[in-house]
Amino acid sequence: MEAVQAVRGMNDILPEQVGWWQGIETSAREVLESFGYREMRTPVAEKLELFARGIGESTDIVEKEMYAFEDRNGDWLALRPEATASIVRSYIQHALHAEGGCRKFYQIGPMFRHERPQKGRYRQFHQIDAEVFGLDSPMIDAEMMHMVGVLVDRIGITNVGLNINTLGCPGCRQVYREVLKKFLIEQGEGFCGDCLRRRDTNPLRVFDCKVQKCAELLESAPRLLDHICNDCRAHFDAVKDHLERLGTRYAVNPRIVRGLDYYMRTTFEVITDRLGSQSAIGGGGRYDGLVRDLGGPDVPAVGFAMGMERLVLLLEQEKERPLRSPFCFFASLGDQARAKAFVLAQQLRGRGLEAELDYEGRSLKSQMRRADKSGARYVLILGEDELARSEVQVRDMLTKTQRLLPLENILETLLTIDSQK
RNA sequence: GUGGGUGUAGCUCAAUUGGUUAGAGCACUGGGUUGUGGCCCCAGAGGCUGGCGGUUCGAGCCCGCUCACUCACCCCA
Repeated sequence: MEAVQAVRGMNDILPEQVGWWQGIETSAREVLESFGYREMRTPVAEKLELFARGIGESTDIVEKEMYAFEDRNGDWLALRPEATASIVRSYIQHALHAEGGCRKFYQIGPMFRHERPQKGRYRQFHQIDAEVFGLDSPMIDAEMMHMVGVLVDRIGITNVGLNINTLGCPGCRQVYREVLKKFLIEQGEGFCGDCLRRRDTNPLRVFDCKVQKCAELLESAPRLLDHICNDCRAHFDAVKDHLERLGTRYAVNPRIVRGLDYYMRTTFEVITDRLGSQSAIGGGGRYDGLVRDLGGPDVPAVGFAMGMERLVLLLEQEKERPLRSPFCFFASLGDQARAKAFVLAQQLRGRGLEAELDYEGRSLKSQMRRADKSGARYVLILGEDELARSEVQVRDMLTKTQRLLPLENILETLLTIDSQK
């Protein structure tokens, strides 16, 4: 009988790794909440149309990476490839703008994209995602990037960089697009096939190209930064000023173009050079038109997402794996003693301390080995002799010392020992 | 979707030009101590060599197909 395997690109997170995940989630919640963000949980599936309209019909994500399916009612649904569209949908559906002022939300959970898996990239992956609605101010752009820095720091990752760019608004981008297209045509056929194709479909993407030849030809290309309108320039300058005020280091990188259509003005990426070909551990930007385009009020917005798998990969390189071990282990000899240990273990657990025990009546040696492997600090040895005298051996595995203590009040004794640690 | 690499025990890997019963370390179980962990010693268990087909007297090894994993491209977190 052949065993069933997990779906390609969708991984189990086993107990030995789950400590990383819990640590990251805890840090994320603490930092985001302290910046005023509140959690929202949306379904993993949405109407297909939401993503098509939100992310852009011609993006790779929508064109070829979505898990789309027809449900039994004949509706076309898709597993979410990212969180922003869902949060915007929810924001509009529940009229969350009605309370006025700005609203900040976050979400942590799985996303799905049907890509070829590789290091740091999977078909089911997990993101920490945050969105702010209702603020035009460049201050929030800067605050979000600063917050991402605080978050990365709190998680325990070092040596990451922040790249920022501006894409301009739809108005000035249109102007620049034509200028760039003209330049690309003047340069002739020297570009790679992909770039020649992009020239007509989405000229801005040529800056994403990693082919050496293309990068050289683009050295003298006109820069979007030289063509943006005054409002966009002022916004970008203000973002940079605020970042400097916060002491957040950044580099302006005109190549941060991003693959989702909704971004405008500020875009940014948090990058590392330690993940093979995957360099971005997080990214985001401003998307002022999206809420309106999805049928809501004309509300500005900024957001970002971080890839949890990539954070875990980095943490594994930098830190010791967090371990979880019980407070004590009950080793017993004889059926009577084992039955007593069984009851005591439940009572201790009920008081909030992690306790493990032998259920099978193994040899004491075997139980001690197991206790050692579990990492338990104390082993409570309960044999027929101890039981007869209403006593118990309490062995400290770290100091290798043990004391004979009365069985009466043993729970309180252990709780006291724990609180003194 | 396109390329490259790799598939042998739970894990990491051996196995001569194709040659007899596929090995080791770690991990696991038991014992060395009829009641005491790590270190040490002994023993045990664990394999359709990813699958199917081909070449051959003979295939873990060569060939074809397929599947899986992996890295990279594209793109993205």
